[in-house]
Amino acid sequence: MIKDEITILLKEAVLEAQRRDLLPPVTMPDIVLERPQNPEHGDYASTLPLKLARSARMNPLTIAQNLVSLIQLPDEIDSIAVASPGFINFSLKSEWLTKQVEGIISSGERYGDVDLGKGAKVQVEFVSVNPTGPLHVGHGRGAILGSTLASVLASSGYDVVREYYINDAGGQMDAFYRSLYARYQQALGIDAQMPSEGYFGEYMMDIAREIIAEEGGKLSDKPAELGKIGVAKVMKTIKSDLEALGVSFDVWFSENSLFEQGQYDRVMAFLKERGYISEKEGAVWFTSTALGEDKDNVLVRSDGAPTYFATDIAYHYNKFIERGFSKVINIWGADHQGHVSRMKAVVSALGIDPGRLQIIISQMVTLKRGEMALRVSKRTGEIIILRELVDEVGPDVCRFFFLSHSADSQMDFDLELAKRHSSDNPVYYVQYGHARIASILRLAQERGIDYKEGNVSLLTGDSELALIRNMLQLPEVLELVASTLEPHHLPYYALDVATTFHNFYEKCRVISSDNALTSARLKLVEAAQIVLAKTLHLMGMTAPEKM
RNA sequence: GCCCCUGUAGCUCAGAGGAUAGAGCACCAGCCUCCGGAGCUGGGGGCGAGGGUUCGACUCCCUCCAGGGGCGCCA
Repeated sequence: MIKDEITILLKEAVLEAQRRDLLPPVTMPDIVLERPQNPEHGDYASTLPLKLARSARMNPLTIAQNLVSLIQLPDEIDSIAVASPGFINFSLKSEWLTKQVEGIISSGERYGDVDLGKGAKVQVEFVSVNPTGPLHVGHGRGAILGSTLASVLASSGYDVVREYYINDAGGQMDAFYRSLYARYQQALGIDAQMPSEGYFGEYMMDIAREIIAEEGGKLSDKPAELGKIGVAKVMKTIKSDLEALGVSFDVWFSENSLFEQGQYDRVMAFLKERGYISEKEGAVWFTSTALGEDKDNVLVRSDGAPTYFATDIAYHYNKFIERGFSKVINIWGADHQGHVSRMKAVVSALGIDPGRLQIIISQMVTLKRGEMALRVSKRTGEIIILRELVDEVGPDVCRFFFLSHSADSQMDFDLELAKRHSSDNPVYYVQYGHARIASILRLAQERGIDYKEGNVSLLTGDSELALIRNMLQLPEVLELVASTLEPHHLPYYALDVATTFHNFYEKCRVISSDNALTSARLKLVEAAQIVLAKTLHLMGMTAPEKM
């Protein structure tokens, strides 16, 4: 990337300045290159002189001038300018810019990929809702976040595994089994009491009725088998809801398997050996206080049942030690926030750098229909099902909307607004850009225009160069998203590219009587299509040829 | 009481310690003999409050105010 080359130039200039005594031997600050907001300030700007000024005890402008005088202009760069109070601004040469169009076309769908990960194995675990009911909109947010992050990481040189952890053990499952059993009995006309901690949603009755339709009443004396069938049905619904959103997984990992495969016993023995386990009040505890936590946590209840925390420890033991992921990314809802620090504590107790476990907390989603707020609760049955939302506004709108908010911010999703603006929507703005391009390329094909020999150096207009500059940012955006794990930059970038394209379209006629210019612009248009499609696909959205 | 997240335009949200804080929607005014008007151009309007660090703070630190979430032998 050109950005990296400029960084190297600056670094070398500092070292050279120090060799020539133009700069005292102070330590090198981090060299950050910025994209100036004002195009008059060039393509990249560095504040390195300002950062050096204090420790070097020199005027930043003098430092800037000294550094610039030591840099030999490479081919890509048109000019390097010093600006007060101490900026160094780099402008790219338009010949170099236009040449990049060819590079984008030859890279195709792989354009923008960067090798940040260098093949490192990384796991993204997301959704992981226990199979007790359908997904609600909050889960949808996590699903979109996780699947997009996984795509970006895969394009950034990581070996990515997308994983769903099925909580098919523990107390919540018990409540589910007992609720289903009660509903089943009731549907058969037998008087049965729902457990007070049970699942009262309508869908439980649907499942019971469905099972009766398929199996009849023969499961009345086989609650275990009934439960199994119920879970399978819920999982099937969950999978299809996720598919409707364009979300898929490589691994569906069962919590139960941690007991069957022995990870649970192994990790408990491991922790005991290291002295992290204590017993009090009839229960087994993880002594997280020894690792700086506020309090200890129960691993095995006094009735002998392991907690969710205990199996999660076994699961992370499996992730890091048995499967050897160098990085594990978990996406959790805001209600799991309290689980973060003790999980990190556990990981370090396992002898693993807790920095290798990255947990993204996605904040709550509240749904509104106009002024009416809708509460989301699975237990009481007042649930806004993800599927309803997807069916109502479509997966693309859903994905774009969720993605354009940072995970840290709470969201209000106004269904009414989403539908009302459905045709006047940033999603369509971006997709329309892609469809417009497709239509231009179709026309070119119909007219039999072969633009392979087009000369891109004819692309000298402001709007043409602006579009190229914009397209060249894709690898930087990927790097940003992969390193910060903040996919919300993608939709904003997509919007940006679409805007510069629409602007170009307005100013420049692509297919005209000027054959040479037509060929050159068709190349530009094809490159723009590649960039828009790639960005949309990273977000898990479609790039329509027609709308 | 303690911990986490948030407070930026009328609304929904971006903003990587730097130069004149951005986008979409809404509102107002313009733009079609020609490749898709789901488009383009222009306009009005904003960093919760107060301190601090810094050459420079929406950004980092502290206090306060406001909203959301968490502090289980639930998951």
